[in-house]
Amino acid sequence: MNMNTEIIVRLSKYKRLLQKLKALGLERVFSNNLGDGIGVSPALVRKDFSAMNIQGNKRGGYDINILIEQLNKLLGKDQPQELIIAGCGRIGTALMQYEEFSTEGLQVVAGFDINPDGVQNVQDIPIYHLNEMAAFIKENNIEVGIITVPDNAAANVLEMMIKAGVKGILNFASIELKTANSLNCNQCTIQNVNIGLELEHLFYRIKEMPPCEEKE
Amino acid sequence: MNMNTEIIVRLSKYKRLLQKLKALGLERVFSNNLGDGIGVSPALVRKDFSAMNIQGNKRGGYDINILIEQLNKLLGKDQPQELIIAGCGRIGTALMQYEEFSTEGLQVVAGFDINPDGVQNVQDIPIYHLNEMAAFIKENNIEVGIITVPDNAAANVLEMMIKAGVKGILNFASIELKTANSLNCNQCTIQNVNIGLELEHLFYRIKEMPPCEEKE
DNA sequence: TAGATTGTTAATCGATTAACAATC
DNA sequence: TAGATTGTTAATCGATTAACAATC
Repeated sequence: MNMNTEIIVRLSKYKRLLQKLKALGLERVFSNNLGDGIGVSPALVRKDFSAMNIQGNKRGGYDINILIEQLNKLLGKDQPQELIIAGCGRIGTALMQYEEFSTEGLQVVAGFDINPDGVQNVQDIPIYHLNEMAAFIKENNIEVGIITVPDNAAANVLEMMIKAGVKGILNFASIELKTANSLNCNQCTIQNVNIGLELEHLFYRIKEMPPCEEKE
Repeated sequence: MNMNTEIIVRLSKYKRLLQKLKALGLERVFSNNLGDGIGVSPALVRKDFSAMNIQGNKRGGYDINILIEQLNKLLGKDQPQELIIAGCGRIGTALMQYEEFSTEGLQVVAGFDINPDGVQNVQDIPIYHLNEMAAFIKENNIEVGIITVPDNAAANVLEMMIKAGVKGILNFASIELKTANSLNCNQCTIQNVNIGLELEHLFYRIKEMPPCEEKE
């Protein structure tokens, strides 16, 4: 099955929306509600669920509780999602204390840095030397890592992670990282978060923006 | 002209790649080189440039210096790109010191917080109270802002920014912000950076990953 | 000139949407 | 039953790619 990458993002969005609707006391939703909520057509909502083998009632829409449960299971939320952070600078340590992580069941189990003693311990997350990262990954079967080291160290850390068996990487270094499929096999997914790129994008778009008239 | 949003991201990527190629001493590039470098087909490279009225030589490819200059101009890099940050917590202050910004000509000119005295001054970026943000935006014609306040304050800050005239917003709060086009007109572009969503996405994809065989 | 690369047109591909039969 | 919503098929839309004429 050729899995489109956008559909997964939408699944997460449905789930988050549903949790809020549930908190408001709703018990069922229609594809229309979900479409409005995340900004897609109702047809796409139904199609997404259909692709995931999630069924509703021909007349009564979808049961919120069941839907949330099914989405959570699909997204692997039925077990703790552990990850590590390489690079305990400002961004790395900020992420360690990121509140959203705990509410979403994401758990940072360790941080790594070339100067672990210089990092003031964050909550109860242990900070180790980068040298120990590979061993830690293997021992604890870590599958996801965040890279927040300086650009010039990023490629190196990437290779360390992949060789140690990490399968998913979120990269904050401003150089785009790719899997050189020479290492290991190409069984590692890398997601680049490039803040500078996002800003450049914004600056471009506002430049194009006409003063204030109707659209198109 | 209906401007696809992905093309702009590619323009930034071309530009960054070109700067590195230039540093290596190259003087001309072919659509093939650029395609390989950012992972698209050479046809798309030529199409992008064509859409932007950038011309090459039928035989000699593109002159790197001229190309960089043209891309920079398109991306508005010929003038300083100023922005503000609302929310001077860990992520906000981390971004203020983000090295990539200075190398890319992005300049954080002020930070705002509900407790500016609690923020230790970052380099030479002034920190003011959130109450002063609207006035600052207007006085200095600020067009781009980053939101790094807690989720429960995000919608509020968004509205303040839009009303004061900000046209582009990069939002790090974990609730997705949209332009309620009731305020003002809908002339504000919002880009959401949702780290939790990215991680959920990663966790999903690695779950689907088969042990280790050829692709497809 | 011959060879190579651009610029562009037509073909392809995939994702989204419209529409409707099935059915609760 | 009548009405409303799902699940799915066919139509649309847009972006990417293949291919090739133009041309340096």
